[in-house]
Amino acid sequence: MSHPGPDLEHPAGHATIRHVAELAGVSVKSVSRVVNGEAGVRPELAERVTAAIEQLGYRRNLAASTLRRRGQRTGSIGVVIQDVANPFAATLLRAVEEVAQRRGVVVLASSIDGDAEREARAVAELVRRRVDGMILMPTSAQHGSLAEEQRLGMHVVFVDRPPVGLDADYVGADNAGGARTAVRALLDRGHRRIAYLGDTRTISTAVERLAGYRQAFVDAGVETDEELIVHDLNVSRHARAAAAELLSRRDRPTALFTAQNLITIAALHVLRGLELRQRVAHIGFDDVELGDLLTPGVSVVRQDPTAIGRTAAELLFGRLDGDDGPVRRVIRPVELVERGSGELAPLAFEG
Amino acid sequence: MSHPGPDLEHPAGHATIRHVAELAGVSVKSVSRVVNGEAGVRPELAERVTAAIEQLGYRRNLAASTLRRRGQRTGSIGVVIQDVANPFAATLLRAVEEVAQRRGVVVLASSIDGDAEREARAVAELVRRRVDGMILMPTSAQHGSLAEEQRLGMHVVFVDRPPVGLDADYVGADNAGGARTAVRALLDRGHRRIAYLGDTRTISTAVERLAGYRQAFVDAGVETDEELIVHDLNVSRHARAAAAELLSRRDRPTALFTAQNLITIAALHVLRGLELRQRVAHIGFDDVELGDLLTPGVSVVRQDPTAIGRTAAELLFGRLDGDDGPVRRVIRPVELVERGSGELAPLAFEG
DNA sequence: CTGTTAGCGCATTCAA
DNA sequence: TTGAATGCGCTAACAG
Repeated sequence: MSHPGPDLEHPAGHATIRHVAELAGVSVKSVSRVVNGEAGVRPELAERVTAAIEQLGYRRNLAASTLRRRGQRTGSIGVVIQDVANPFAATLLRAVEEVAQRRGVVVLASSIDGDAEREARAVAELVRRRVDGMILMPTSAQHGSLAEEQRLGMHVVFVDRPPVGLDADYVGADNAGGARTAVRALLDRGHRRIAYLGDTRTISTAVERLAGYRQAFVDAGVETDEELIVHDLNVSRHARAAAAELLSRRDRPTALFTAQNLITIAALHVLRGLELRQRVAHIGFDDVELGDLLTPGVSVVRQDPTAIGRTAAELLFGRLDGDDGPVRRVIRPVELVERGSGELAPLAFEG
Repeated sequence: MSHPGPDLEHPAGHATIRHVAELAGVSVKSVSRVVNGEAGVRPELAERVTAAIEQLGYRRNLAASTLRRRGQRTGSIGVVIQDVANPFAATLLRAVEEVAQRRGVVVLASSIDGDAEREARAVAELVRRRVDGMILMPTSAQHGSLAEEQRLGMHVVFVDRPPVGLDADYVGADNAGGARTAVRALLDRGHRRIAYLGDTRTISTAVERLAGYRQAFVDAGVETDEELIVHDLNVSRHARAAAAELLSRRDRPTALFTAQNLITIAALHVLRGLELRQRVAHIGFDDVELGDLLTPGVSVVRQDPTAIGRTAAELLFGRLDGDDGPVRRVIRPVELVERGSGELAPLAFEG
């Protein structure tokens, strides 16, 4: 025993490889070999080591292992999302997790609630922890600061919202196309006063969905009424207030297009409160749970958060595996799901 | 320059403290002082260091830092939940995250989908990563294996389901009481054939909710009909099938008690499909989004996942801060929310 | 097959 | 105020 190491039978905290080595009467390297399943260890010795590991409750310290291994990955990725309590983000995260778990990679998730500072803090924290890569649903308007991290080997995949001022992979949905389809459907049924209720305009999805809304009007040769366009509904309370205001106007809209799931839910509450669900057409972006069971059913533009998350994760792990092809931009299709609320005919204000 | 260290101007990966020290022409210790905000550094020198840090894009490697710091925490906690895509778990996780973020602690989340093996793997992974503590929504029947971790200083708080074979903190809801209240309400309205649709019986919440169901019958002096009790509906498909089967019997139940959110949603679809939502009473455990907007509204026993998550996180951090008081068991109250479906009177089977 | 030495990136101890 | 040595727990490279 030439080790000057600890002599504790019962280490205060976790046992280390040295404790195991001493107890088994072997060198640390042999323990390391056994722990890592390296070949070339005499069975008898291996058994002694295993017994010692068992007895001490030894668990390899992954941080130390990673530190020493040359160019070793930490086996962790970061996922920065808006709010894990939002089903869209939660479902996406779940899909990422699924792919990660299959590779034995853990996921560090952070909700940032549309706060650019929290986003920056979250990213910095992930870098400090040397995650192998990150999946970002950004809130900030500029992502150039990530270029530095990229240059240092950090792999970043954007989801839901594309990178700005940065070359990075992106997986999102056809926001403009989906909005356009929804609004065209409303126009086709004769609606003209179609309100748009959307999220903060710094969010690209909101911008794209509004663009789709406008495009549908252009396509139909109908002018948009700017009075019917409301932005910045990033809080349910605001969405409710906006919907209530719109729907109590003398010339209220005959249809609503709500550009995000929480706004859709808020609008549903208001419509119900005013007993207008049967009278005002409504299409939302993002599916909502139980939307099919309401009367009328809630028509939505459905995107597939599971597919987005899975695709993003696979893209990220592909990069980690060495794929250094050109930056990819994956736009997933969306689908208009007609359940009733979007197929209501326009009704004059009888109020 | 007496350091034998690297001489790269542009390190391949991340810059280390040595790169910074060389560039600034100081010792590593001085860089360390600046990075950690320790006092006693000449401003001029500090500035040189800061400039070098900036220039190299240096980020302290937290793993290395933690490794060296004496008894230092990793600033991370693990959260093991059933499925982050389930709103109950997602909301709980969000609350934990909120508390953690305020303390600069990151969260490692793992969904385990009712798979005990995945749970064990997730826990082992968290231990390898030396998280400071963990919050567990367990799926396994026995948690004694965690005693070892506990002895080694790992702090564990259970949520939703209490520890078995282990002394550990726990935060959950009054499952039995909530179920009892719900079923009593149905009995009070004259229902006798009240079906129970529940999750796997290895899950304590399912057991407790069933116990509450039974207790309500005992309280009322009514016998339960075992034919109306269905278990193991841990997959939506199964829940739907079970509900469909129950509701197509000649002597179908006049009321349903669905003991979990996904089962409630499955039952709602079936009831709707059979046009029975107005005829068969229904109370679910766990609130469901938009449940208030259905016709009739979905009566539920509501628990507060945010409060559970927050409480669990605060409990955990309290332990990390040195609270070594006796093990705590926090049972949060639940609330019967009457929205219509639970207040329907019993109706004879009309054929 | 096994062990020794060195060092990952950093913080601590102690000396200058 | 600053820096050189030492070692956290582990593995790589190189002995024997």
